[in-house]
Order: sequence, then structure tokens, then C-alpha cells
Amino acid sequence: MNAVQYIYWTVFICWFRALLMGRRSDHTREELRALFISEGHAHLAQAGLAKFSGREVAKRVGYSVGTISNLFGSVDGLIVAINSRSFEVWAQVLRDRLESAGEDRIAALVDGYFAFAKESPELWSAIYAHRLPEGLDLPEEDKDRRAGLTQIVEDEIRTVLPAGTDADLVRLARSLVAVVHGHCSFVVSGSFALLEEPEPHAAALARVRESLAAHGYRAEDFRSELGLGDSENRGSL
Amino acid sequence: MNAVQYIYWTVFICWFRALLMGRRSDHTREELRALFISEGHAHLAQAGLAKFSGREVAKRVGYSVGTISNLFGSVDGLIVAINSRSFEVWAQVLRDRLESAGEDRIAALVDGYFAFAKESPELWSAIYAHRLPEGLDLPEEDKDRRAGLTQIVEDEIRTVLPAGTDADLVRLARSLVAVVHGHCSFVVSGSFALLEEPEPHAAALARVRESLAAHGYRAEDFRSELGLGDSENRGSL
DNA sequence: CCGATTAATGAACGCTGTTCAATATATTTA
DNA sequence: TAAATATATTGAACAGCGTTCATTAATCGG
Repeated sequence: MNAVQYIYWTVFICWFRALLMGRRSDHTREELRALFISEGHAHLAQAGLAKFSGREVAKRVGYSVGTISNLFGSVDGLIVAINSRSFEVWAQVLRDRLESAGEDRIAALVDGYFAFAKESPELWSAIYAHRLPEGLDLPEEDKDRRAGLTQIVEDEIRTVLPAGTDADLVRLARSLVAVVHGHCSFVVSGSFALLEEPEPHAAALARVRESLAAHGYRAEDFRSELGLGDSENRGSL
Repeated sequence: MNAVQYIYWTVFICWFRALLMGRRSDHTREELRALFISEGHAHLAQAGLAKFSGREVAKRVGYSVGTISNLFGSVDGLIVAINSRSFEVWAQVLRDRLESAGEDRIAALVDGYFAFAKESPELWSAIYAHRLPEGLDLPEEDKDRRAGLTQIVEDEIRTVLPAGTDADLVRLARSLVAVVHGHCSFVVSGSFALLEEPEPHAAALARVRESLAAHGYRAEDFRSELGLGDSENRGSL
């Protein structure tokens, strides 16, 4: 390719991009938000919320400090967006676990809850450590994105319990999320209470089963018999 | 008191303090630590961990910025000390509740757990939001001060369950703390999961009772009968 | 009374998030 | 085509943060 062709090509690219995006920048506003969220996610996972720096994220993306304020209102806004993304990743972990689960889907849920927290402790604890400054509260869009996680649990609890009043079922499901959350929180923060507990997530599962049992859940119906592998057991149903 | 008496008195005070404390400052090192912790506690309760400022605390106490580093190693050290103090206050809340409780001491425990968190949400969440920088971990002294809280719960659980293996009992007690903690955490952070739950602490208590029941606890034995006041009931035992 | 010791200081440093006048580019209008 | 308008992006300036450490000031041991 000679010099003239190169110039033509470059001019064409510029024109095409301008036509397509109607913007003067390299990215649309949404593309840019996605870039910041993606890079911010990586930075948060590595540095943790305490050492999270909006400036650092901007530097990595290759934009200037002020851009975060333009896109997200403030660094808090960026963190909210990053955390909502974490919720989506987390929900996907749960769905994956459910898909490859045997009959014991309750155990799969608990496993999935812990799996994300243990794999990305900084992302997980940032979700709960971050609090919006007084006055501001979570945008409706983010609430929706985050509700997906509890929805998954509610659906499974509904399946596993005998037919009853749905209103109480939703509340029970969310309470059980809190049960697992409590154990997970102690594990991730290395808290005093569960330091010597060898299998915290087994404890969480036990508590969940005990509460479910009190509402008519019979573990035997959903769990592989002792001595039988999951695959064999699945085939026999 | 005339002027001469006043001067004598002042001189005596100075001499006595110098004799007693062997220090050149107004306070011993421990007194000074206590001052910073006390003032820091007030500041943390008001501002929250995110806006907590060591400089601000130093200013309020009337000492300079560097003093925190001298006394606590770093601002993180100060926060650790403040949080340990919070644990002690919290444990006292539990003891008070137990003292004035009727037969239903389990309910009193759950109430006490929530009471501190709802009364001082910033102090409560600072306990769990604060994480020491990598490498450092909690001084042994602080671990001891914090363990008191779980100890109280363990003692009560032991009382309420039929005699069994003590090893499992300790683990169960701590797991139940996690159950309550999970609900409390969602309430304080205003999390999605319990937003519509009208009585989160009732839900926590219900989960605890269900798990205890699975281990031989019979609520009826420790709860007032319907229609009977606590005081009457207590007299009858 | 005089060095040695040590509590306390606070300016300096490098970091943070936020603001906003200035700039550069795209779009519309004349 | 040229000028005017609109807007995405910049980055210096600012106030506040935690940490460091040479300096100061006060007490102690001899």
C-alpha cells in the first residue's frame, strides 16, 4: 500500500466512524461507560474498595480525570455501576451451578453464593462495603439489575416447598439468602465467629435445610442417596 | 479562695501530676489513647467510616496529626481500637437485654444484636466494612476483646439445648450468630433482599428457632404462654 | 545543674475526588 | 463553502486525606 492509498484509507475510516456514531470521540457515551466499568471492575478486584482510585481507572482507560464525573456523576456513581455488574456476574455463576447441578439444587445455590465471594472477595465485599452518601440512593435501573440474584433463589425455593401462600414464600426465600449471606460475610471478612469453622458453607447449608424442613421441605426427596453417584441417580429418575 | 491559695493549689496539682505520671504531657499514653478512641468513636458514629478522618479526630482531641501514628501506628490502627470498643459496648447491650429478659432469652439475644446495629448503624457497619491492609492482622488483644460477644451467645445456646457434644455446640452457636448477622447486615445496608420485609428481626429469630428446634430446642419451654405476662410467668418457675 | 531521653509537633509530600474555564471537534446554519 | 453553534473532553486548581520525620520542648537520671 503506497502513501496515497494510506491517506485515502485513513480519511475514509474517519468519515465512516463519524457517520456511524455521530460523535466526535472514539466511543459513544455507552461504549465509554462500558470501558470504565470494565476497567474499574478489574481495578476493584485487584485493589479492593479501600484503595480504589477513580483517577487510576481513568488513567488505565486513557481518559482524563474529569470524564468520570461526566459519565457517572461521581466516583461513587462509577462504583455503583461496577457493583451492579458484579451482581450480574454473580447471578450468572448461580445459573451455571444450577445448570450443572444434580437433584440437590439447594446445595448448588449455596455453593454458587460462596463461589463468587471466594473467587472475587474484593468484588464481593465492595458490594456490601460501599454505601452511597446521604441523600443519594440507588438508581431504579441498578435495583432491577441486582434483583435478579434473589429472583433465582425465590424460584428454586418455590420449587422445593409444598404449595402454600406465595407471599410468605418470597419472604422466606429472602430470609434464607440472609442466612447464607451472614455465613459468607464472616468468611470473607475473616471474622472472629467462624475462624475455627472448617466448613462454613456446610454450616450455612445445614441452617438453610433446617429452616426449609420446618416449612415442609424433605431433603431426601431432592438429594442423592448415599453410595449412589449423581449421574447414576439422575438417570434413574 | 484568694489568689495566693489558688496559685499554691495549681502548683501542687502540677507537682502531683508530674509525680504520679512521670510524663511531660497532660496525659499518660493510655489516657491519651482512651481520649482518641472516645472522640474517634463519636466522630465515627456521626460521619461513618467513609468520611472518617483521623485529622478531624486529632483536631477535636486537641493534638496534632502525627500523634495518631505515635499512638496507634496508623489511622487503621485507631479504627481497629474504636471498633474493638464498639464490640464491648455491643456486648454490654446484650448483657443488659439478657438481664431484663423473661424466659425467652433467645429472643433477647436477637433483639440485642439488632438493637446496637439500629441504634448506631455507622458504628456497626464500620466493624464489618473496615479491613486491615494486607499483611497486618488483628492484634491478639483485640481478638480477645471481640470474642466476648460470641461467648455470650454460646453460653445461652448451651443452656437452651439438651446435653450433647460441646464441640458441635460451639460451632452451632457461631453459625446462629451468622444467621442473625446476615439479616442485620441486609437491614443496615438497606439491601434489596429485605427492603420489603416488615420485620427483619422477627425473620431472623424465626430462622434461629427453626435451627435450634432441629437440635432439640423446644421453644414452648422457654417462652411465655400466650395471654400470660412475663412477670407472672417468671414467678411460676 | 546538665546531658540523655522522649512526647509532641507540624510542614512537606504524594495521593484522593471534584470543579469548571478552556479547548478541540462535529454539526448545523447562512 | 464559511461561519456559527453545540458538545465531548481536557487538565490545572483546590481542598482534604494519611504518613513521615527533622525539630522542639519538657522531664528524667546522674
